[in-house]
Amino acid sequence: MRTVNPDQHEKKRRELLGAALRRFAAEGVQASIASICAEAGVSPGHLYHYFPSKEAILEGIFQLVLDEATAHLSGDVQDARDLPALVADLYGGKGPSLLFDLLAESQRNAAIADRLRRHSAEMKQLLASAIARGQAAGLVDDTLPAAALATMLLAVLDGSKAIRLRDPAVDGGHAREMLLALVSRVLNFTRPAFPSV
Amino acid sequence: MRTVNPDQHEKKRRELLGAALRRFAAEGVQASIASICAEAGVSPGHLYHYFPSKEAILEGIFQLVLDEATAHLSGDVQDARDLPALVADLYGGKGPSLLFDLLAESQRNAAIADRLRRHSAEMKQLLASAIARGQAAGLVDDTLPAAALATMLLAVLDGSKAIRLRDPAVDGGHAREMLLALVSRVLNFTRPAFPSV
Amino acid sequence: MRTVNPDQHEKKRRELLGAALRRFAAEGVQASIASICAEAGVSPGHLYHYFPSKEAILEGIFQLVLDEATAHLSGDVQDARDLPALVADLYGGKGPSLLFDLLAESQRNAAIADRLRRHSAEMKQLLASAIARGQAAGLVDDTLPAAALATMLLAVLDGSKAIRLRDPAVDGGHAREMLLALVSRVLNFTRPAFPSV
Amino acid sequence: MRTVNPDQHEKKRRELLGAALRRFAAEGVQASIASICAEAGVSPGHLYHYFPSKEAILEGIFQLVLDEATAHLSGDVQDARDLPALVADLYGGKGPSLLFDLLAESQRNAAIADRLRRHSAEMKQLLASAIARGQAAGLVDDTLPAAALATMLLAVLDGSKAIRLRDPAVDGGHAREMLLALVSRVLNFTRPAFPSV
DNA sequence: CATGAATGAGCTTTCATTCAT
DNA sequence: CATGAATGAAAGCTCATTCAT
Repeated sequence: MRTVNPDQHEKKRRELLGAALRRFAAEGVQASIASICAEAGVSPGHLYHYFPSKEAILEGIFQLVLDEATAHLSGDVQDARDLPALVADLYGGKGPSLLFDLLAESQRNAAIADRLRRHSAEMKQLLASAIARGQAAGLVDDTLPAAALATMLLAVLDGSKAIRLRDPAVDGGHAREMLLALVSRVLNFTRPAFPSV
Repeated sequence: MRTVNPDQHEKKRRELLGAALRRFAAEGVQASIASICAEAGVSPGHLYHYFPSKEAILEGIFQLVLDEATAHLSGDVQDARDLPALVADLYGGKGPSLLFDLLAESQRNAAIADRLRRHSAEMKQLLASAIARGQAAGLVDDTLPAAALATMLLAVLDGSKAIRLRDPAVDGGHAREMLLALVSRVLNFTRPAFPSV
Repeated sequence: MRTVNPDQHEKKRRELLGAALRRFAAEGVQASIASICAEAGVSPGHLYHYFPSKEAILEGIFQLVLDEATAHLSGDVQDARDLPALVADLYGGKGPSLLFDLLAESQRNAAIADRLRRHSAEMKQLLASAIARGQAAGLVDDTLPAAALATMLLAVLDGSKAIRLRDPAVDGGHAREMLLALVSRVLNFTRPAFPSV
Repeated sequence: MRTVNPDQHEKKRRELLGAALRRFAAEGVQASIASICAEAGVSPGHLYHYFPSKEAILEGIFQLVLDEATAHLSGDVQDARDLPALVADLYGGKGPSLLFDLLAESQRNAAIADRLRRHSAEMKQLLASAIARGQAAGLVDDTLPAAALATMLLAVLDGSKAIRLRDPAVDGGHAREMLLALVSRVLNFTRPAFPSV
């Protein structure tokens, strides 16, 4: 008669999302429900107690990915001097990223496009206010509005992820340094920068 | 029973690739063979005279996309002053792009990863030599090696494509200007740049 | 741990059958256990305390439907003059009926076929004795045995339910009158009957 | 290059419908696609070259059933004296009939309901004109409009099919005679009729 | 060269049923 | 008594691919 703890339901949901994340990262968005279930050690029927459809799982995954990115940034951007390092840290792990699957999907799926845009707006806001503080302190170029610089930072972040796939030399070691150099150029810091590739 | 003109064969292959490109752009890599055949006005059996498998079609498509990008750049980069405009022109049309599908796929498909890297190396080479000429002429920052700047340009290009999906305001109008501002900053041109967003 | 009042058990069973009846009427015999549980506000596990299987529920439903029909007739058929009106009253409500599902199912399910036949025999008996009384009183045609007329009445009843599905004009308004006309003709009443359709 | 004979396509479609008819008759509308394919000796994928969905197959089947009924009647109803025999011949074979599945389904599926009604209207028309001729010849009761009598005949036909399921004695032997007796009473023939059951 | 009939494995999803709590 | 988590088989349907014509 007692309803089971809804926390447990949520916990299981997270577990399943974790399994799905691993399979999607490994196989792309084509990863089958069966594969996800095997990863999670769960029967196919059971998965549907937690998600109404495969699409819902995918949306959940993308939400997860985006939440993670936001969490990283929203920590504490007290000082504009931390910006380069902070931004560089957004730069994820070694394995395949779902970022490009997300971008690709958002071109064809309006719900996902919308979620991506809301997330990006939030990120931009966070970056822009840190930048504005930096501009006030004379640490950041103020010939451009903070919002414009924030947008450019977002672009540079995605581009840096892409370059790792394009250029194994960058991926090997200089990735972080290249990103820092790019950030500096966007924010108009005049550091010595980036060693030869 | 003479063999048909190989030119005609190649021409038909291109046509089929064009149809496939349209379907892949519209539906993503999940686009079915049947869908491509319908687009091309051809029977499924016939398609297999030109491509041994769906994967081969996908590779052909990605090759096409990459070739197009190269063709754009290799036109004539006589003067380094043309670089910003040229680079900005790489910036494709309005519809969905296959770039992110390509990047996503390259994370899981070694053959495609390889092709992407070879293409990127070629692009980098082209950009680097134009940059080097620009540096010699004193038009481009020479505190960094041309190769490093070329890599950064490639990153910025991909990032600019991504930002259009992230930020509809940018996609609406300022896309090109933002890319130019980014290019300027990478090459250390000191233009007035990018209007407020 | 006393056993719960068996009356209460029976009461709950009826409630569940009621919910099932509504779902089966609305969705046909394909209605899912989950759907029935939702209608009854009960968990699937709980349903199985009352019925060992879906088939048992279906049989219970059909029993219900048949019991209802019998109850109608067995009230009091004192006078044969009441027969037409009584028979016409068997004519159910507006919503979808389970009669045809029952007939269809009885062609493939021996248990249900058997139950249908036993019920029909009972109905026939009830009708036949009323008819016999009518014949004795000179109110009903006695050139045919009462049993034969009873069988014909049963046929006419089912046929009248079918005609409502076949002909929306009849369903709209003349349904009852048409049934009365048919009953009269079977019993050889010579009324003016049925208005033009 | 030559397109395959479309007749062959239609022929195959008929074959598949035949197989489906057998399975639906034997198992009811729950018969699975796999079962139908096994019956037809065809792979599941192939079935979908001929029908877009299971529902389409079901509609095709019902169409078949209805067409057959119409064909029977529309043969030649020259003389109203043939009506009883003709009508009685509509009375199909021994195996399970899809009539009740059709009636049940029509309560929940608008497309099928519509088809059933159009078919019934057509049947009614055919019967009514034969009846009208009978009335003109003084062979049929003319105190009721021909259309009303036709509707009653349709009801009586369905009811007679139902009674075979309700009463095995009728199904055993007297089915045809009972139907004839009912038809006579509807048309007001005054024959000796129906022997005791 | 060109068709489209045909396959069969695999897909996502549904569902009756069981069982620990 | 009552829940809902969990199962696993089977459902309808899709799809890359093959092949006789």
